[in-house]
This record gives sequence, structure tokens and C-alpha cells, in this order.
Amino acid sequence: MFDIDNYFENFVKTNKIFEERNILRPEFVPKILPHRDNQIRKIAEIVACTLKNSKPSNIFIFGKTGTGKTAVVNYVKGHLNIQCRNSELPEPKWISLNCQQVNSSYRVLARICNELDPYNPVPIAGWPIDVVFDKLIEKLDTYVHGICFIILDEIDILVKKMKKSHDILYNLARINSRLKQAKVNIIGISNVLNFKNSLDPRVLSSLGEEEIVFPAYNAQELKEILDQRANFAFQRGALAHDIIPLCAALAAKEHGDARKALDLLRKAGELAERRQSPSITSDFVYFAQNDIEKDKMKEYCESLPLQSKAILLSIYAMQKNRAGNAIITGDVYSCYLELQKQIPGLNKLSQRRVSEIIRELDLSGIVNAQIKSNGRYGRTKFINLNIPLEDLNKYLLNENRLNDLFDYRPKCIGSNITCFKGQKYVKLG
DNA sequence: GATCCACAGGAAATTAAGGGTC
DNA sequence: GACCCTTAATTTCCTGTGGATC
Repeated sequence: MFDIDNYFENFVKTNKIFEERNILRPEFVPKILPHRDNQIRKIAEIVACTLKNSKPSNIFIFGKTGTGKTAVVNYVKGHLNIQCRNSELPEPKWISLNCQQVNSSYRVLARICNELDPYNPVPIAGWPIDVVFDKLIEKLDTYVHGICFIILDEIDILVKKMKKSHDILYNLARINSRLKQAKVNIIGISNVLNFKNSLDPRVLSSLGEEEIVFPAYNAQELKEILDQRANFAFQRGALAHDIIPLCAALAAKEHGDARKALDLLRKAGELAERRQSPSITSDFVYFAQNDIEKDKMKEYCESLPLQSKAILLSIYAMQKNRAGNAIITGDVYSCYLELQKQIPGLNKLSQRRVSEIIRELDLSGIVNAQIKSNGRYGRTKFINLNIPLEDLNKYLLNENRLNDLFDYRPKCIGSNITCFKGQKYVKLG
């Protein structure tokens, strides 16, 4: 039996690992941002005209996740605000939106309005979009006495999701011609390097006046970033000498993601602390890496809608019972139709939608769906689970409606015939 | 080289839901 | 309560794909 009192007593006695763990969190902005001098200088040069009360050019910032885009913008923002205060100029207004959460034209406009005037909020739905736009102009002129920077983080998601967002971005980029007093500057941030190609040329010419690319960090740069933070985050002697190079090397393998490197280091520290180890060793880093991956998968599976869980369960059932046969989209759909009848309150989806959900599962990394052509036997996805069956079983356990179906043996698996649109076909081997 | 299969996936249409105004 | 608006989810329709087979 676990001796909880003894554990707590030992926990207090063992050496502290962390001095200040928040320093390792991604939202922490350090006083110095290593290897981002060029980008800081470029943004500073563009926004400096704010100090002469002129509107800076709109900016597009590109770079993969964890390359310091948001941190650099926040860094410049802090310094520009201080400079404005020192020069007795009105401080610019900064409105930051993450387009993953605020992902429709209406919501973007409404959110900006509500940031400017939280006491008279625009409703979350119901108004015609041009009315919201007029309201935005009114609020900008009322509440902004200088420059208003609108930061659209992950702007590519907004554009990908909505055709109408092109119009809104175009209108936002040209909003200054309708403003009497305020001036608006747009900073678009994207993780997708070729995102520009998907933009309407009108939007691109008005919005992308300046472009800044954030390259990925290499292992040496990541090591220096980790060194800088670790000095303040950990107790002296808590880190073995090889830990930071190891974390940097593991993160560098994944397109130089500093956020991932910091996460890995923090998680390794937390594991060492929980195991009451006096220091962090490389084993804790590997455990942490494994834990981060598992946590991501678990969180992803648990947050899936019921339909996606049912499709995942169909792939699970096929893989468990397939006896060496390949799993293709048609099989998964047949199995899904069998399961759907047994899950209360679950509507039947079309094969088109099921195919789309399989694609989403593939993008998330939980399954591997590779398109292959079998000549005259057609072209389809060959699907495999990317995680062990027992792990998926655990991740889906929180969905009560699926609990009785983990041992389900699909009827379609017993025959070599599959049905589609009323026609029978011989299955692939 | 033409044909065929089993989808893949883009685009448009449809439906339902949530909220507003009058 | 009727009607309008936006959005999200899904369906329907359609064209494209790539390699085995004819």
C-alpha cells in the first residue's frame, strides 16, 4: 500500500529542484531574447514611426511553432509602450487575438469591439456583419487616441476556415480610410510559411506591406536559450551537465521548437521532483518526452466528438480483429455503420464525412492513413493505428456510450465481400 | 493506350442552432 | 413570434487520381 505520509515527509526533505518554474513556461517573456536580434530590429524599425504619431506598415510574420514570433512581438510591444510613456505620447492600444479560438469574421470584429468597449458588448451572434464593422469604426474613433495594433495570431486558420475572412481582412487592412481619429495597424502571425499563396492578392497587397520570417532554432541556439532560462529556473546542482544539450537536441529534431525544448526541460524537472530525486538525469528527459506524447494523445482522444470516437473505435475493432488484412476506408465505414446502430443517440454520417474524419485523425497523428492505388481495384486509404490498442482503449474509456463495444467483432470482417451504395465488392487482401 | 475501380477531396447546397431586431 | 443574420456541421454532387488489367 502507498504510504502517503512517508511520501510527503520525504518530499519535504529532498532537495528542491526548481527555483522558479514559471520561467520555463512559454508565456514567460525574458529580458533578453537570444538569436532574435534581427527580427526585433526589423519590427522595431517598422513600428518606430508610432513615436512620431504616424501609422506603421502592416506586418506579416512567418515561422514555425516555437520560433519566438509571439515572444518577439510582446517584447517590442513592452519597449514601445515604455518609450511612448517616456516621451509623453499616448500609448498604443494592443489587441491580440488567436484565430484558432476566434475563428470567424464576425467573432474577430466582435472581439475587437468588445476589447475596446467591454461595457457595451457586441453580442456573440445575431448582427449583420456590416453593422458590426460600422460599430468597430465608431468604437475605434471613440476609444483610440493614436495607433491601435491588432495582432492576429495563427491568421492562416482564419483564412483557411472562412472564405469571407478575405473580405474582412481586406476591409480591416483598409479601415484607416474610414477612421477620423484612430489609426489601425495589423500584425498577422502565421505558422504556415507558404500561407501567402492562399491569400487573395488584394488582401496580400494591403496587409503584407512588410514581411518577417522567423527561422527555426538549431540545436546550439536552443541550448543557449535553455541555458539562459535554466540559470534562473533551477536550484544550483539540480541539472546534470548533459541535460540541456539533450533537451536541445531532441527539440531540434522537431523543427527547432523552443517551446517544446522548454516543455521537455520543465517536465523532466517535475518528474525528478515527484520521484524525489536530488537532480534531473537523462532518464527523466526521456520519460518526460514519452509522457508529453502520451498526454497529447490522451487529451486529443478525450476531446474528440462522439462521431470521431466512434470512427476511431471502428479502426480499433478492425485492427484488433483483422487477421493480417489491410484496413481501408470502405471497411472502416462498414464497421462504423454496425457500431453506429448500437450507440444511442448517434446519427449516421455519410461516407464523405467519415473519410474527412479519418483524414483529421491522420493529421493528428493518432492513425496513419496512406493513400494507395490498387490499380483496377481502386484507390483508397490504408489505415493503421499509430498507438497501441491498449492505450487507445484507456483513452476512450471516459465515453460511457462506447464502453460495451471494445470487444465488438465487426461482421464485415468475416467475409471477403464489402458493400458500398448497395453494390457488393470483393475486399482487398 | 483505354478502361476500370474505390475512393479522395473540392465546391456548393442544406440544415440546424444560436442570437438579434422589430 | 416572424424574420433576419452568421456559423458550424454535414450532405450531395462532381471531377480527379493512379496503377492494374484488358
